[in-house]
Amino acid sequence: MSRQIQTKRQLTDTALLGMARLFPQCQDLEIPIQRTRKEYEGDYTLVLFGPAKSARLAPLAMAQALGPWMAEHLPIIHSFNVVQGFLNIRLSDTYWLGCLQGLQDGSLDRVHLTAKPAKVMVEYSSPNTNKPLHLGHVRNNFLGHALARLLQARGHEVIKANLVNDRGIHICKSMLAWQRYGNGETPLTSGMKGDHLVGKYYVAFDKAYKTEIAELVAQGMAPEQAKKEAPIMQEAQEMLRNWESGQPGVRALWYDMNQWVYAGFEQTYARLGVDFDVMYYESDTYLLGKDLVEEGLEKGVFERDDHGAVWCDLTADGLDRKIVQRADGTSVYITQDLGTAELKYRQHGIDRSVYVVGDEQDYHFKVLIAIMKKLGRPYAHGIFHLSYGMIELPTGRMKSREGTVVDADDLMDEMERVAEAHTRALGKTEGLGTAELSTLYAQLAMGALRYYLLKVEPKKKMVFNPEESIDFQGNTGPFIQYNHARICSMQRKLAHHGTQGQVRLGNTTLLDHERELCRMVCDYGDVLAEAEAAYSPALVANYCYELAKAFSSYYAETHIAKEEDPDKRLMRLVLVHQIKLTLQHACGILGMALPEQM
RNA sequence: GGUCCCGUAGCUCAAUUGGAUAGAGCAACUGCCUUCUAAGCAGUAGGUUUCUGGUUCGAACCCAGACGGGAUCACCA
Repeated sequence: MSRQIQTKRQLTDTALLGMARLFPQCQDLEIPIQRTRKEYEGDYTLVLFGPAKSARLAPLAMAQALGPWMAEHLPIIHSFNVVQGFLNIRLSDTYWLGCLQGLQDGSLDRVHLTAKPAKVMVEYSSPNTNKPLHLGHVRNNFLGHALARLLQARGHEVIKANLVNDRGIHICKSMLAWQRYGNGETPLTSGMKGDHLVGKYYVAFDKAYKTEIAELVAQGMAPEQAKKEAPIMQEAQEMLRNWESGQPGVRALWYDMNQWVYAGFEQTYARLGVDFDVMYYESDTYLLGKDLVEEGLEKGVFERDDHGAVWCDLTADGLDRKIVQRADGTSVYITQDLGTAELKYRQHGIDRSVYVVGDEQDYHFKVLIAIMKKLGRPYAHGIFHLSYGMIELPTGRMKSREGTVVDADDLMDEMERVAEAHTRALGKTEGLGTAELSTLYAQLAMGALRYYLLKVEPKKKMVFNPEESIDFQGNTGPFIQYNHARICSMQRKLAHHGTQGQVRLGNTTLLDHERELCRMVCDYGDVLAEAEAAYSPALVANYCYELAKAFSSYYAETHIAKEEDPDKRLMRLVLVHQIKLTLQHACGILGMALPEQM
């Protein structure tokens, strides 16, 4: 249990005790406690409307009676004030100094671990190998990676997994277009990154396909029919059949082109700063799940229709009838996902399985979980779909086929250019070599991008306007990085007054800013717990900004290293050091590098 | 059409899960660098939380309806 939870409980327990003494008629066992709003004096606030109602008392009167009783019985309370039914409590400076001292000497933990450690798999990224990654994938990768780190920080054992969609009609489209128009070009001969080269042919396919449809329609064919009968589409489907039957030529081309893509992805992943413990390839898993179909039939959970197709009736769960096997005996998408879920469980004995997948698949995951429950899989309850909103352009959805996407590599290039221009204009990087500078530009660019995508609640869709490039000022990653760099700079200049190791804080008084900062640093562990419960790295991101902002304001108004009172100065240095460590921990979860100079 | 999600300042997002006077950033305007990094700080302006009802001490949040946007409902993945 964290110190703050302990303290909050101490406050509510004392309040309950006080109420039992003062108002025996009060039956309420719950007193909501929250952070005191900025406009009011205090650290924590007890909300007494509920208890007052059950005690048939005016909230104001109850707060006015309870305040003095608590202040008398709980020494950590410095003072209190009452507004309506709100009892605002300010804790003593001694209390806060004790927290700071505890964090500094290690007797208090910065974070508290989960009470229920589990083995959790987080699947994210899961790209198709027919095109390069775009901004939507970037959001997915950051979310999955940050969530994995968050769960680790909370004490869970985490396995990061990537299920690569390396087969299917879309891959064949790229392959076919390359055969037709590629003249044998390779990443080597073209100088193009492999994933971009393959993506180029995916776009080329779509263009040729549309032309063919238009021709057929001009000849009088209905558009729907033309879509099916366009020769290039028929050819792609033929290629897929050949792939499935293992035709060597198709398999060889498929293998080569996938390798090009993987080489490209590897670079992009490295730049994004994401990685995986386990790789799954759909070409290995797409046949899985058939035994589950058999099992379902035996258990009477599935039924076979007259044509031989197998269905699962989920209408009782508010869903539809879902096909799980085609009449020809082949698997559909859901079947292989059932098989993969089973495989994950068998291989790793996981307690929980998180899928970071866009909200367009909400229905799919409802079905998946419902079927697993019907099959009696205990791990079905541990499956969680971390659903996130699509990123849209001002013009609408991004479409790879039509080339209207914000390419991940291009975006990172652009952001690095802006980061470099910014940094040069400010000229604060004396002493850094060329290699260090390029690292710095990359860190700033990725910090801006990471924060930009992670600060938004996952389930919300977001609009990205390429015209207005991602900011480096205000509520941004670089703002957080900047404040960290300022602390580092201050500490560099004070190396001989180091705040490492044992210090004894004297009995000094705290400014409002300082109490606020102490509270924030001490609340950090609770923020992580909330973020885990909500599956939301956004809570961590917003916390980082709040903390950096509070520091920035404090820094502007207060002498820290220059303070002459030695007790105050030491306290401030310790406080600032703790802010730095907290930012480092939190940004570590977000995957944001914190340079020491910028 | 059925189901699900969303609607907060001009724009991008918050709001401790039903609490106090709905907050930040961007854009605009006013101050502040001879002092620990101005990628900053302080301030001004900007709101009928899409609308209408309801629930209660109290609603951006819960309920009902309307309007607007999106997703999904394939023997595609």
